[in-house]
Amino acid sequence: MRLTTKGRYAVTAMLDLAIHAGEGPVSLADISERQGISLSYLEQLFAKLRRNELVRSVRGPGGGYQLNREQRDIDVAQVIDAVNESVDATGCGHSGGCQDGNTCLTHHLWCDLSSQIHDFLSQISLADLMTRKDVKTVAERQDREQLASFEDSLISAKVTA
Amino acid sequence: MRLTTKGRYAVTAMLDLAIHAGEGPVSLADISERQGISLSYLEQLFAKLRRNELVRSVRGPGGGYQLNREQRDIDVAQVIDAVNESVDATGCGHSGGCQDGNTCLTHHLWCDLSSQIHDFLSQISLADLMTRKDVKTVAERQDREQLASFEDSLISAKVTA
DNA sequence: TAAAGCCTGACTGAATTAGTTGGTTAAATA
DNA sequence: TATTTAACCAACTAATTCAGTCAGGCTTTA
Repeated sequence: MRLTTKGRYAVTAMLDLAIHAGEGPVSLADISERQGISLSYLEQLFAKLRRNELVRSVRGPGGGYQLNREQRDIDVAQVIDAVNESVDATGCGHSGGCQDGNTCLTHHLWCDLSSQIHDFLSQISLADLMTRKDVKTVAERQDREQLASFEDSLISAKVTA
Repeated sequence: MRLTTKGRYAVTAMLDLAIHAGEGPVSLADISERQGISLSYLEQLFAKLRRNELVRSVRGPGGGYQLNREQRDIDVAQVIDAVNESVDATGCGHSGGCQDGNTCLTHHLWCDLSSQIHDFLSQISLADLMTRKDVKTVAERQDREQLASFEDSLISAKVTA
């Protein structure tokens, strides 16, 4: 099982996309600012998300990314799979060749755990996450912060002008 | 959440210990041979397991390790915690300071997942694992292999003598 | 007293993460 | 049409972790 910031970043970014879906394509620069993830790292993640057809892109000014399906048809497991290539606790890729060709003593335990985790994450869609109170609260805070820093940049632009 | 060969090795070794509990202390050399884990790596893992009071050691010739509790009182989560220091999917250690001091958008999701995994693993004891058919099958194979390689070494000792 | 075991710490190669740098291409707008 | 915006792409890198080795201890008991 591989669950690092990589997968967390991907899910966070996808949720940000879902939250701001009503405002047209969302640029990676916006996501970067709101979620505190480096722009170029986001580019790498979205390349994979796009190859897995979870998002579609709109190029040029005013462009950005959009979800490629309904929010309830994208679950967390799909997003993590897309960037991690595999969500697997076995280490032998379920093949059973963990101990020079044979299955190791605990092979089946890790198989069970893998499917447990996968089941859990695949039952949670972006739509589900959006309805959560804690998600709403954090999203509102992030929007406020982004607006504030935008206004700041307007002021400093005026000062330097 | 951190689940790598490290935790898997630890659980495998503990299960080996449980299986061969009837034969007195089990040496790391035996575990190393049966489970295909390097001896010095096992030493590192068992140092942590001992500090966490999951095993006790018997020194001197014929010595080795033994479980420090009943098999049903040692669960998989305890073993993984002992060698990994933490089994946590959040990345902020449940503190909520994931996004420069504030909680990130998906913080609670990872909290939920962490406890899901922990619950699953803490409900499986070494005693539970021992009753599994797949575990028994693999254990028998490993014992046969070890015996075979021991007999081989006897023969080659005779030849060189 | 020596063999067999444990303990410690320092070190290493490989892989992965989390980026950075420096471009290019496509589309909208001025 | 030139410029700007933002996606796209590829190579590189610093830091970390994993998995394991190595060297040299120290303890216990046959």
